Amino acid sequence: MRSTEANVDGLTEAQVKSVTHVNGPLLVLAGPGSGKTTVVTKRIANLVAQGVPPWNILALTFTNKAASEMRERVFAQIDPKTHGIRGLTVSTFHSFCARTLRTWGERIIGTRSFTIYGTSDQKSAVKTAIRACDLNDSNWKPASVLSIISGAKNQLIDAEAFAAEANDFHSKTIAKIYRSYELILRSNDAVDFDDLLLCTAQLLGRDEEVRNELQQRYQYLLIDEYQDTNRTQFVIANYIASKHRNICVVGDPDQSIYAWRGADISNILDFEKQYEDAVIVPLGRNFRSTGYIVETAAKLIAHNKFRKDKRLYTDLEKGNKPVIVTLPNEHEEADTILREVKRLHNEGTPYKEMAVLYRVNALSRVLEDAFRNEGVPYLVARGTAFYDRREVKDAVSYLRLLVNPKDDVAFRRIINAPARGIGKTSLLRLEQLASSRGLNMLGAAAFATKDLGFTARAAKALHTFHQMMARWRIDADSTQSLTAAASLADLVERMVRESGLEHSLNRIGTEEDLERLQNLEELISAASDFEEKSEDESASPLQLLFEFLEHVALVSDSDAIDPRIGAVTLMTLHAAKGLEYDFVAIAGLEDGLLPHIRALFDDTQMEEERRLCFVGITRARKHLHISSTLRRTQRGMTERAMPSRFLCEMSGPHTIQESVVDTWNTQVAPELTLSKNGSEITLGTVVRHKRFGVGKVQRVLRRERGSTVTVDFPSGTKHLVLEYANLEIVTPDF
DNA sequence: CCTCTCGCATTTTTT
DNA sequence: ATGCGAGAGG
Repeated sequence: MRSTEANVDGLTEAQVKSVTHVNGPLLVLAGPGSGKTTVVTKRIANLVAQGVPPWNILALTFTNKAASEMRERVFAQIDPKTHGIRGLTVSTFHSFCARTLRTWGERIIGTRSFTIYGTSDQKSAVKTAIRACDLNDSNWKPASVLSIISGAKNQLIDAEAFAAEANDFHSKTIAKIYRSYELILRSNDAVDFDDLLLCTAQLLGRDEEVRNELQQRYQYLLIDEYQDTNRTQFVIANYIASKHRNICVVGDPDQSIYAWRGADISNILDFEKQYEDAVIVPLGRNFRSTGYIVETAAKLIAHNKFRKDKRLYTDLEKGNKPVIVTLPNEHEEADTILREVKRLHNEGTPYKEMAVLYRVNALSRVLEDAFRNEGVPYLVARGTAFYDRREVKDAVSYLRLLVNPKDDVAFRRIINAPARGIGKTSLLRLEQLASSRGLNMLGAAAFATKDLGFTARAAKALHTFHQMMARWRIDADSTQSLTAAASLADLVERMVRESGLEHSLNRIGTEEDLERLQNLEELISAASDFEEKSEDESASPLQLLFEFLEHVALVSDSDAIDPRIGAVTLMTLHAAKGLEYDFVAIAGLEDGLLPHIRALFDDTQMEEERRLCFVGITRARKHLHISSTLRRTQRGMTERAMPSRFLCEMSGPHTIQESVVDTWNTQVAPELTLSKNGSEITLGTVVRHKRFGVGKVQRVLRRERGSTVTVDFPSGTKHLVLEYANLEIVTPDF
């Protein structure tokens, strides 16, 4: 039997409505856990079932992770016998734009084989730009200039538009740097992250042919996490969708957590104004979290003033009450989380169904230590960490220069790594030579001579370097050369060796060098993996290298999350967007941390912090553990911490507060004592245990059932459940 | 021109 | 605490 409808069994009315919607604009307001992914994937499947060719469908997400998950789930929905999904595009905004520019880049940036600059490349380029404007980079901080430029690009303001709007000295200067920065990027055949979007938007705006082609190709557009789109992304989406108007956006204003990066919440709030005939489907029912968790989340988010009130509810059982616990310091906090993790694991929750979330990456270290000490498998979601390593960046820069000789940023990075005797002076000379001849720096290297003021040694080193790059290029390119690289991994390996990177690390042989060497090895195997996964069998090593570099440029932290691995995931609250776990712990609920210190005095930012916390809470299916500390050591300094205001806002009869005595602080809050057979066990009480002997109470944890005490016995510190421990109070005899 | 050391900022979140 | 950049010595 041939079905013409998607399988909608078990869906709610609202879900069915979004799944079966075919033509015209659609806005799905999907609360947390409302089955958004199911709806989205079933809708795509339904479109295909209704006869929409898959290649007419474009689905855009924010992370690679979300894209691959969507792809997989769509695939699972579609009956392979009747319909395939060949040609279906599911992609992140950034990689979709990258691909668009790989096709039509010549029309807007003059090339299709550009390099994508990441944060550190951007910084380096901005620095050069600041210098080129005869400015001082201590007055004009690259990082802050960059964030202004980035903000502008996210609002579709290019250097010219920025200059036109600049009135005061400050913004006029920024405009100058912006211009110069753009010039550098273009002459390097490079684009930064924001350019991927900006240039694509401009291309679509200026080039009718491209616009028509994309409109024709992508007649059905779907955008996930729409609340996090910025102005530029909005414009791109609208260019594509304006003809057929089959645009479906899915999101939740309460989960908007990227305003700091230029996300414009009015995109989703004003969707119905933009598309007056839009069908709007609110999905409020939560299928993910148990009752108390939903209640906690709802209570918290209700404190946001600038928000349309909407009901969050679930029909699931009440479940476990979220636990809110305060601890003396971050180590105890980590221990407490670990204890909970182990307890749940013993009760049958697999590690991979657990996650620990925090506001800032810096918090991961203590947690990692605790996991390592306890031998509990964990995984820190930091996909970018590997590619941020110095040696890996160096190696990648070699590869980049190989595919793009104009990449001066890469050139600068590696010309003296490993040391070749090219210092500041030689570099300055080379810069002058390059600009006077209109060459890139690599090209200029070939012309360095003594006459031009180079030392013999420097000139020779520059020539050798130039020749080395030229040789690699031939080997990467040609198929008949005797020395030709057989594969991408081969190419990377040879480069690591011949560049001298490997040798320079082998020489000294410290522990750290060894680690760096291993990272280079890992890069080679990453290249090899990439090669294996590649679908294009016939691609040349150089072609593969191109793709590999793009992959490297666009990896994100959440890409490190591999659900097949049986490990607890540690990540930032931002990275947790879109994920769910049986058990979620959120650490560091302290004023200044969550909400972050930078948001404390700004209502708008404060609301975003609250949404961030909301996102964290709603990741949990069954168990939620929230903690704060009284003292926290950060950046080498121990400081007193205040419990987050969010704790009060979210707590109530639906939560359990556990308080813990500050072991360094002798004063004991009255509610922190436990009655036991008429006597009180409190901090400092001396107790006797029939097996462990006599010990002193260090800590008391109060909870509805199974209060625990921490006792220092001669044999070591033990955590005991009061009901079972059968402790006897020892009266000290004075 | 390289290497070592001291001083300083740095980190909120990410494609 | 750590990592990077500036400045001094080899």
